[in-house]
Amino acid sequence: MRIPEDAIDAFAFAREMRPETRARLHADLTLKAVPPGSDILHPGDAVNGVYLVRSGAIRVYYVGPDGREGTLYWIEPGQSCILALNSLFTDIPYPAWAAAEEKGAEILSVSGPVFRALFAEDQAVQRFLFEQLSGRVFSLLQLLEETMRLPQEERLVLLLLERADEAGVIRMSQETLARHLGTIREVVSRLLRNLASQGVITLAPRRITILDRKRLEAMVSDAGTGLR
Amino acid sequence: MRIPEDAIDAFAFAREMRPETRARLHADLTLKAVPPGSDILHPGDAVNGVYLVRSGAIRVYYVGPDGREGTLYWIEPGQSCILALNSLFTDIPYPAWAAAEEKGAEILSVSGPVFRALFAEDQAVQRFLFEQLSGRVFSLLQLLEETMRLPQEERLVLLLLERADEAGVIRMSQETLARHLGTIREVVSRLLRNLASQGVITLAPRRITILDRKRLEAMVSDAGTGLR
DNA sequence: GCGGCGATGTGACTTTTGTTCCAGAAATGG
DNA sequence: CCATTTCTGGAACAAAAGTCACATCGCCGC
Repeated sequence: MRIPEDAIDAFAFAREMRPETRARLHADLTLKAVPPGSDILHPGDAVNGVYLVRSGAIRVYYVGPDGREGTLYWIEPGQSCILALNSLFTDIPYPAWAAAEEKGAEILSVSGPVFRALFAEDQAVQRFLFEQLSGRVFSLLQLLEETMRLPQEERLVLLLLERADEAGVIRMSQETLARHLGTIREVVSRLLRNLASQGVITLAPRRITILDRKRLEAMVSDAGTGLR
Repeated sequence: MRIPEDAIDAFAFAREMRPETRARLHADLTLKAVPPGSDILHPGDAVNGVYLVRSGAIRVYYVGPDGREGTLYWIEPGQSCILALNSLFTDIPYPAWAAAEEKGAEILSVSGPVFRALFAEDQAVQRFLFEQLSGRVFSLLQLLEETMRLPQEERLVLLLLERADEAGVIRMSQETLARHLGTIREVVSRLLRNLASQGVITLAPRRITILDRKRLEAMVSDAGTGLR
């Protein structure tokens, strides 16, 4: 696929790179469009490149032996898959699942050897890698604390608040919400019913509307601030 | 405190540093002995240096508003506190608690500016930081999956297997075990009683002895392999 | 010896979460 | 418009985890 000249400019670190290394990065790029829902990486995959998300989103998740899933985090535009980065540097196989979200994703790839060389030479690349890794450490810490401390209802409320658009609408099936939280549809259904009966949301197929954002936020007020 | 010439050699990356940068690192080191149980970092602390654990261990944990705790991970000799590293580079305040474990810890500190300079100049430092960060990402992913997927009993068994010495003895109060798992003493007591009644462990005050390691391992056989 | 204290044992009970099963509504593709 | 699939509502129950209330058991210092 043809790579636009400015494709890499979506990534802040590229704009800070030295011209030579930047040119070498650009020369090695490939662009891949991933259709919605299709898998990008499976556990155990040998990773042969660095994945940079240009548009869309990637969901990284685990799947238990019984098929139950849980979302670990999302990779948004401008970010990179640090597990793949990691596998690239250490030969540890990729430890989770990664799939494109509902709208699909455009992914820029850099081959492993080229990225490794650029990492050694250009501080902008080093900073990028460091920021990606440390950002994930923080988000995982926060998720871990939420998972250990909060009841499902509060975790669901946090998820709704996080995924709602400006109008307060979440377009997801209850099944999907359950998969993000690591639980099952019936539980989500029950919790949503409670929230709806309290008048803070309304329910429709594949669509939840927040009626009273303030009240929802109050329900998780001592939970949303993360680790303290 | 006087710093032995070879203090930093416990850290593999230091042996790979170039002589000049290594000397600058050594010149900036300070050594601190932390007594058992005492706090090293609190949430929100502004971090003013890099912490390298020379001996002992540091426990990193969260504390919820109700006082319930959960252990996020341990920092062992040769490792560094990546949350502190992170706070150092990003000015994000430290997000958790860190305390020396039962035997205390010896910690080498490097001032922030010096470490930043060394990071920019020496690839060995870059690799060290990268390895520490990516190691934590993996261990957090694994803990997250265990927390979401496994019942408390299996998480307790994993903890026992992990913390037992060669003789199969765990010297910890049930209260302490509960704090590591993020639950309460009564639950741990109940679970331990079950295990004891099955004959796989024996109980004594502040002391648990594994009688049948194989059987314990079998109880978590599909759980211990982490993400897949 | 005795009171206090930390650690543990244990029952009874509540709450939360997961399971099973089925009915009905809504969407979708001929 | 119909048939099939997907999504949701909801009851009834089971299992897991947390809460509460006490009892017990050693150990330590006085």
